Amino acid sequence: MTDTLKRNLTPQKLEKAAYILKTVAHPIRLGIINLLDEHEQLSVNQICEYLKCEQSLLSHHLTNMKIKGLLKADKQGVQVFYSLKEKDLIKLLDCMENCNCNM
Amino acid sequence: MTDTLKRNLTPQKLEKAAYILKTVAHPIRLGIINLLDEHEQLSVNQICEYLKCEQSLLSHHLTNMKIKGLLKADKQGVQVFYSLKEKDLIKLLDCMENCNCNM
DNA sequence: CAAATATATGAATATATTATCATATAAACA
DNA sequence: TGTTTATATGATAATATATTCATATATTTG
Repeated sequence: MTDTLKRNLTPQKLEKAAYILKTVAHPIRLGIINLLDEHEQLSVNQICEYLKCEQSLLSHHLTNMKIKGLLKADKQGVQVFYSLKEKDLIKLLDCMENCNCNM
Repeated sequence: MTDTLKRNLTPQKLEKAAYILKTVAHPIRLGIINLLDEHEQLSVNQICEYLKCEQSLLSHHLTNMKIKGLLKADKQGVQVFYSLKEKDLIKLLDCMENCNCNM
């Protein structure tokens, strides 16, 4: 036995982790994830109001997060209800909430 | 009693979390954190070799991470040894390693 | 002191991300 | 059908981040 590495992070894994972090590293997106952890599903308008975010900007974020597989969208009439597809993201939120970084 | 929220993420907390995530959401930076979790301290050159990263680029990243309080630097002669100042970041790495996001 | 080595810095560039605005689409309803 | 409401889209502009390159600085050593 030689190496006793704590984890095995290959360059590909680092890339992937960075990619995930990057798509989440924005206050609006964290806000969306947080809300959808607490609410199961919400319409665009509801999220708008909670986050006090302009409709079009929010829509861009939602669309992007959907494309990347983070969120699900369910159209009901005029409304579109979004929900969390990638539940693992909640762990990240918890991790960040408990993070006492002095930065 | 009214709300039973899972966490209390104020706009400020979301901002801060996003800020931290952003400064870490890069393969080189994740690589640095991972290495410095496993090694206590490493010189710029050593990190360079491990990560196969060009000296100047690495230096920029290290400097930036130092400024933001993530890393410590200890100059010994010509060499500068970097180490992890913000140990909480390790939790984030672990979180990411266990994250099975299908993105 | 000159040369070699390790690291940092700054400017320029390249690239990516975010925000804004105007407009499109589609459903609901009077 | 015309109007209202909810959401999406695309182009542009604004801003931030990453990379490269040339060079500076500081330390060590012959």
